[in-house]
This record gives sequence, C-alpha cells and structure tokens, in this order.
Amino acid sequence: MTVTLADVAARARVSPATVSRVLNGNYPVAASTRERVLRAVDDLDYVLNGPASSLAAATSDLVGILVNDIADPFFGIMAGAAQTQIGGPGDGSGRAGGEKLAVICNTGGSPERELTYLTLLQRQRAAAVVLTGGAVENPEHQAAMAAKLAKLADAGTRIVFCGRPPLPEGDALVAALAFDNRGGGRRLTEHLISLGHRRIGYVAGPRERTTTRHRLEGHREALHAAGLDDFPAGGGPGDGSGHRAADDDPLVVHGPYDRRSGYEATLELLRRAPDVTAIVAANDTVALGACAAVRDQGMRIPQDISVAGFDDLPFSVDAVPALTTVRLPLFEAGARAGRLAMGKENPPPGGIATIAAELMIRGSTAAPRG
Amino acid sequence: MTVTLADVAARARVSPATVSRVLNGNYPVAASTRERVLRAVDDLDYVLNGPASSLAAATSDLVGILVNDIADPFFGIMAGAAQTQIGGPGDGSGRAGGEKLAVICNTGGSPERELTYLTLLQRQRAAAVVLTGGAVENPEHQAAMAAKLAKLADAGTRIVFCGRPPLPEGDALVAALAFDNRGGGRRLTEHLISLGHRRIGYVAGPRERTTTRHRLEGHREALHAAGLDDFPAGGGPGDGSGHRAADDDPLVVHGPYDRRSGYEATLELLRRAPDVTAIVAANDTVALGACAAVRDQGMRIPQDISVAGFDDLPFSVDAVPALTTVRLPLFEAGARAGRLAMGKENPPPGGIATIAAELMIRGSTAAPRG
DNA sequence: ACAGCCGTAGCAAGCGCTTTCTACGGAAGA
DNA sequence: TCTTCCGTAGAAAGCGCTTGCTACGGCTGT
Repeated sequence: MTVTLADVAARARVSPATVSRVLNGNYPVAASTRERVLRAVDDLDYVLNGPASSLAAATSDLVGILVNDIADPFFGIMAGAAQTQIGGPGDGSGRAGGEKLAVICNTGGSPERELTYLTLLQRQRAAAVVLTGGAVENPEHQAAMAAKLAKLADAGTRIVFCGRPPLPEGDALVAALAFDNRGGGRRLTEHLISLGHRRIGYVAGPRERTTTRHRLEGHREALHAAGLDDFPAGGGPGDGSGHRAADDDPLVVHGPYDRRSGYEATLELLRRAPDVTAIVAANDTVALGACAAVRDQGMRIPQDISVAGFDDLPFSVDAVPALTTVRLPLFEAGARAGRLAMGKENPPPGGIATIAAELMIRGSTAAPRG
Repeated sequence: MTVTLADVAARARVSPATVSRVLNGNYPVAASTRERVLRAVDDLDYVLNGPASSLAAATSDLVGILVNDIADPFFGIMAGAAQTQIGGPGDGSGRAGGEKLAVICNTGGSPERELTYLTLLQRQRAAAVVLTGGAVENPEHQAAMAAKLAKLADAGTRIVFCGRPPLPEGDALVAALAFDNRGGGRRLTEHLISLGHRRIGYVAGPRERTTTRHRLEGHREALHAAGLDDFPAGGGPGDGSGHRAADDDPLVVHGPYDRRSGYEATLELLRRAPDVTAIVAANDTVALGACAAVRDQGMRIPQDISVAGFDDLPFSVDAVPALTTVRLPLFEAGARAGRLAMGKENPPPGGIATIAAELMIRGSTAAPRG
C-alpha cells in the first residue's frame, strides 16, 4: 500500500541503508548513486515515515511552542516569529538543513494544560520546547514544571523561555529571554507622574502571573519613588515582597488579560476611586477595554483621564487617540527564541537575556486637568 | 536510561503486552492487574514513546491546523477554538478519550509552505488536518494541493476546511465550513448604498485568494444591483467571471491583509478618486489602516468618509468610532472544525456547510454629506 | 607487484511499541 | 464428570527506519 524505504531501495537497486543515507545526507554517497536514489524517491512519491524515523534515530523534528492564548496577538506574533526560524523551508533561503515542525500549543493559561502539553511533547521526543509569556507563580505548579522540564532536558530537549523568567530551580534551562516588564512598568508610570498625575489606577492582569507581578512592581516602584504610595512599594528588583500589599490597594484591580475584563475592571476602579486622573492597563488589549469603559462613563481621553497600555500591539497605534504604551519587541524576541531552540544561536551569557522595553508616548496620555 | 514499556512490565510482573493494553484501554484487563500496572507506571514515571507507538499502531495523535498568519487574530481565534476541541485535557471534562496533540502550522500565506507543512504532517501520519482561511487560487497550486490532500486522505487523515471553500476536485474532502464572504460583502455594500453612498472605494486583499475574490464579488453584486458599476459585476454566486474586470477598476486597490497595506492602499485610493465617500476594507485589520490614512488626510470618520471592515475582530468594537463590519463566528467555526477533525461531529450534509455572516452596523459608517 | 587505505555500499541488529494468535484456568453446560 | 466457552495474559512477529560494523574494489606508496 504505502511506499517504504525498501521500495525505493529496490527501485534504485541499492540497499535501504543507502537510501536512508541519501535522505539524511550525513554519510558519503557517490553522486551517481545519490541521483539514482533521488529519482526513485521522486518516481515513487516516497514520503518518509516520521514515527519510524524518530524511533530508530531516537530523536524527532518536532519543536513545541507553548502559548497562553493564541487568539491574542501578543502570543501570535511571538509564535509566528519563532516558527519562521524553525518550520519548513521558506525561512527565506532554500530548503536545506534543519527542517523541523514547529507546533504551537495553546494552554489557555491553564497550568494543567501546560503540563499536559509538555508530556505530549515529551512523548514525541520533541527536539525543543519554547515557553512563551508569563508563568503561573504557584509553588506547586512551579515545582511540577521544574521536574518536567528537567526530564525533558535530560532527554535532550532544548528548553527556551521567551518572555518569562527562568524557573528558580531552573538548572534544566538552556536559555531564557525575559522582557523588562518591571522597568517598562516603572518608566510608564514615571511618565504619568511627570505629566502631573497623582492618583493613578491600575488594571492588573491575573494574579499569580509573573508578567502581572513584574509590571505591577514597576508601577509601584515609580509611585514609591515619587512618594505617591499609600501602600509599600515592591522593593527593588529581586525583592519579591511587592506582592504583599497588592490585595488591599484600592487603586489596583485584577482580571484576565482580555478586553472585557479591562472594561469591567475599569468600571470598578472608577467606582472605587472616581478621582483617578490616569489608568494604567496590564496590556494593550485590556487598555482598549479600559478606554471603552472610560468613554461610556462620559469621559474623554486624554482630557479627562489618561490611559496607557503595555506591549504595543499593532492595533495600539491606531486607537483613537493612539495609545501610550510600552513597546516589547515581540517579533524579534520570538525569532530569537526560535533560533535558540534550533541551536542556531548561542544562548546569552548566563543563560538569560533581558530584553529592553521601550516607552511609547502617544496621544492617550496627557497632563491632568487643573 | 529511559524507562520503557518493558521496565514497567517487569515491575508490575506482567508482560509488555498487558501494559500496552492497560495504557490503551481497548482490551479487557482484570482490575487488579490494571491497578498494579498503573502503579508501576507511576512509580517509574513512565512516559510512552510516541514515535514507537505511532509506528507500531500506524497512526498518530497529531492533528495539524494550517493558518495563513498566526499573528492575525482572525486565525488565532479559529485555531485556538479548534484546539480546545482537540488538544490535551481541559476540554472542560476529564482527560479521557481522544487526547490528541493539535499543532498549529503557520504558512505565512505561502503556497510552498502550505505544501511543505502538509508533507511534514503526512510524514507524521497525522490523524487530521484542518485548513483555515482563504486559499490561493493558483491552478497549479490547487492541483498540487488536491493531489497532496488525496494522498493524506488515502492514508486515513481526515481533512477539514474551515473558512475556505473545498477544492474543486476535492473528493478527498471530509468536511468544509465555508464563510458566506460573498453574501457578507454584498450586504455591507448594500448598507453603504442605502445610506446614500455612490462612490465607494474598496481596499481588497491579495489577489488569487478566495476570500479576497468572494468579498469583492459580493461588493460588486451590490454595486451592480444598484446600477453603480462602471465595470461589470461578478455575476451571480457561482459565476467566477467577476474576476475579469477587477484589475481595471480604479476604485479597487489590492494589497496584503495587514494594517500597513490598508494605510497605503487607502492613500492610493484617495489619490485616484478623491470623491469617494466610503471605503470598504478587505478586513478589520486593513480597515484600521484605512482609518489612519483617512485621518492623516485630515478627514473625519464618518462625517467626511465612511469606513467599513470585515470579520468583526475583538478590537473592532473599540475602534473610534466603532467599526461597521461583517461578523464572522470565528470561534464557533473553529470549534466546529476541531470537532469535525476529531470525528466528534458528523460532517454537514453534502460535506459542506456555509456559515452565515452578519452585518454589524456601527459608528464608522453614516450618510455622506450633502 | 603487494600491502594498506580510502571511499562506498551492504548487512543486520535493533529502536519501543502494538496486536494477532495461542494458552491457560475456571465456570458453565451436558 | 467431561466438554465447551469465556475471560485474561503471554509469546512473538513485525511496524519502517537508522547506524555500527563489515566488505569490497581500486589507488597509492614502496
């Protein structure tokens, strides 16, 4: 029924071993033989049996990319960029070399799914795994992840973090690309403060997420430095204690990273503190929801209230007014993560690189009235 | 080094065959034995070897989802939805049953990559393939696709189209979910006409794409019905001849499905026909770019010019003014495609279902001045 | 002219799992 | 009590490929 290596070998009048070697190209084969084999492959329309090949070679050409929400361009951009460095041909150049199958796995932000996908990838003996976006900061889950990743690494799977800090116990790690969420958050709020804002609301992401915590800590650092915090700041970088007072702060509302949540959290915020003159959102998507809420309350942006986001997704520049935000080089980071996963690029010194976040000042923020 | 089935068998004091049967659960195994095996699996931290399993069973648990651009929420939403029906546990219910690995493959809209991914999936003996979004209408490529898909189908891979019409020669097909792009396009333009617009520009998607053509044909149908076309309309549904005059129409500009293209194409359009009172964009992303261009030319939306999109992506309702567009039930369609791919749902009668597109009238369209 | 090499190709042993077929023991039927 | 059958477990034959090792010519070096 299906064509096998042996069929090709028979047609080319060589042994299966030779066909295999031609196909893998890592063993000297005479040009004439090679050509004969290639023609046979073509004639027979032969397609390698992946599982058989992976079994025999004890490796596979699968690379897993884990994302929290593929419907969110934040992840789509990174994943797509990573895939350009990994998948099929069309890397721009020819089709030679490490042709791997990049697979994007959508965890939906669920720790269990994250672990399940990792197991599935482990089953497939994946060549590499790229973990994107914020991690869940639950000790139990972190331990499970560390264990799982250690096993993967043991099995020869390369591990790359993209947009999240490596695990504390991460010896399994190969490379980590972390965004400077804290610094970005700090500069954004500093910008608002320099504009004259004193009461700044914060629509945060989900609790127990590294991105959420880091951005919020940056925000608090800026407030603290300006003496604007009723609540203790998060301390310097590396000091995790910033988590402490978060739950009591009336100017901070948590919610998922989506538009609807941004809308509702903003309404709640305005109810709690009608005197805020600026709102910082956990990310651009949330900021869009916040803008809608602000408008529905009859207020203008930025005249009555300033709004800022984070990430600088493509649509942010088109918002009206254009959204002040913090630009993260998502595409570049994703591509670099892809390269690291392929072993095309050396890991940064120390295994971890921090990627700068750039403040983008646009029309949605202005000095408060009065 | 790594734990194998045999190790588990030894520890549980049973044969490898029994362990396999416990794990696959499709053969009677005494409860006591099963439990013993399961404990051994747990103790040893055993993980099935996917390739070996796939090789022996001649099937795999991979499901491929092909998308044109994963950074575009249009695809992200569909792919994510499909994955909820396919991947890991957390389908909501327990972890039983068809636990498969949904993999998203980003073709970047390139025909070659599309084919390559299909080959890669064929290599892996994928259980199913979901093709999303518009197809490239190049005869050569279509033939290659048809051949490839036929081979996949022969090998037992289920094929599902989501958001694209099935291939003409598509006997390989299992199920197709097509959006009513033509009808949606028609109703959108009818709406504009009913508002009083007579000169309507159209920022189309890339040529040779089914979505592009169908949406444009709908637009032309509406113009034609109102006697507004200087150029012949596309004829009724099913008549492919609408393609004919497209290239000459000064009111139509083609470009990729991205924001930047929308911006530039709009500028070009306004240069060519400064008297247009409305602009229809190929999709919402392009519409955003169009809005920016319109504004940069010092015009207001919708007072000076109306703008409309297509898809109703999440951000469209937050544009200012909110974007008039055509809503496509992307999530529902994606989920259904996922179910079809899993064989959880029966294919629609005739193998193809057309999914309705709903006109969403919002603030970005209004009657022209004067 | 002979030993020794190098460049190529083939042999054959798995890789770890699934699955058919066989085997065994006890329960039920005669 | 003996046969038949059912429920359950094992033996073993691959699935299609990779790869270490062996083998075979023809060259080169002496």
